[in-house]
Amino acid sequence: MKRADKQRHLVDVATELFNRFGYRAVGIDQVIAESGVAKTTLYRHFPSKEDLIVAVLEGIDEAFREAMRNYVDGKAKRLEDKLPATFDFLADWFDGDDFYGCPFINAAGEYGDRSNPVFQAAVLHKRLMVAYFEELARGAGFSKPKQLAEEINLLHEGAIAVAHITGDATVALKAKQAASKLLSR
Amino acid sequence: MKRADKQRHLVDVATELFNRFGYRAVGIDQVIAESGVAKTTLYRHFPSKEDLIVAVLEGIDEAFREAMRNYVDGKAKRLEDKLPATFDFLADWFDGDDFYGCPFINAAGEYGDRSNPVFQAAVLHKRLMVAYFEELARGAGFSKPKQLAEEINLLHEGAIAVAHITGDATVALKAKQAASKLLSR
DNA sequence: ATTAAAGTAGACAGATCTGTATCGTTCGTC
DNA sequence: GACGAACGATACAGATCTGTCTACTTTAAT
Repeated sequence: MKRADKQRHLVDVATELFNRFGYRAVGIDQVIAESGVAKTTLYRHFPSKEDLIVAVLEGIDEAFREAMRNYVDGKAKRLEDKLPATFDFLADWFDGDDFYGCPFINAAGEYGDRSNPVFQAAVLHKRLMVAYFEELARGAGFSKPKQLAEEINLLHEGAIAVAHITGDATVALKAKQAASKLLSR
Repeated sequence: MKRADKQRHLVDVATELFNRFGYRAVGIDQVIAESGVAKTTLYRHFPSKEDLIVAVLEGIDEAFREAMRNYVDGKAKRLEDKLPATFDFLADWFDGDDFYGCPFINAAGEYGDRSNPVFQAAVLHKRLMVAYFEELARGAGFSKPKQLAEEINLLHEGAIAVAHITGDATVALKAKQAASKLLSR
C-alpha cells in the first residue's frame, strides 16, 4: 500500500469510528487497531489527533458535496427540480446504517471553541452547502436566491437533526414538502 | 446549604460546563472544583457521570420548555401569534453568551447509542417540543396541526444548528420569516 | 543493488479519567 | 445536646489517553 493510500485508509477508518462513537470517545489506539497501521505511521501522517479529525472532516465535506451533486444531477435534469432533489439525497443518507447525525454539528459540539480548526472545518462546510443551494436557486431563476438558499438550508439542517434524534428517515420528505411551499411562486 | 440545594447547584455547574466544553471533555474533577463540592458528595447524589449528564439534560429540558412557554405567553396574546413568537425566543437564546448549540443534539452526538439514557433524554425533549408546537398549532385553529408542528420544528432545529455554526443570531428571524410562509392560509 | 524514506511493533512517559476508600468534621433533627 | 446522615479533603486504584522513543524491517526509486 502506497503512502497516499495508507493516509486515505486511515482517514476512512477514523471517519467511520468518529461518526459512530464520537470524536473524543474514540482513541488513537482504536483507530490504529482498526486500520492495522502502526502508531508511528499515524503520527507521521497526522501530527496530532486534532489534525486527523480535521482531515476526516475535510474528507467528509468533499465526499458529501460531490455525492450530493452527482445525485442531484443524476436525478433532476430540469434546473427547477434540483433543489427539491437535494431532500431525496438526504432521505437516502438517513436510510443508510451509517447515519449518526451531521458529523460537523457533532464535531462542533465537542470542540466548542470557534477558533479551533475542527470548528472552522464545520463552518466552512456549512458555508459551502449554502453556496451550493444558492447556485441551484439562482440556476432555477428564483428572484431571491440567497434568501431561498438560507431557507432551504434551515430545512436541511432541521431534517438532519430530527432524523438523528428520532431515527425517522421520512422527515426528509416532510422537509421536501415544506420546501415546496417555499419554492412556489 | 441543604441537600436539595447542593444537588441543584451541582447540576447547574455541570450544565454550564457540559454545554460550553462538551460532555466527555469535562471531567468530574472539573465539576467538583467549580462547584466547591467534595467528590464523595457528587457521587452520593449521582452514582455515575452518566447519571449526572441525564440529570443535567432533564433540568435543561424543563427549564427550556418553561422559559419558552413563559416567553411566548408573555409576548403573544393572540393564539395565532404564539407560534411565530417561538422564533423570537430562539433569537434571544442565540444572542446570549451561553449558547453553544442544542445541548441535546450535542449530547446525542457524543453518546450515539440510541439505548443510552443520555440519548433517550434527547429523544424525550425533542418529542415534547413537537408536542408543544402542535398544541400551539391546534390552538390557532390550523387544519393540520401535527404536520405544521413538524415543519415548524424543522425550522427550529435548523435555526439552532445554523446559529451554532455560523454564530449569526439573526437566523432565528429568517426562520421566522420562512415559518410565516408555512403559516399563511 | 544501494540507500533513504516509510512502516511495524511495542515499550514508555506523563497526564487524566472514573469511581472507591478512608476518616475526621459539620450539620440537621429529634 | 445527642445521634446519624451528609459533607469535605484527599489518597488511591485501575484504566485509558495522547504522544514519543527505540530498534528492526520493508519498500521504492535511483
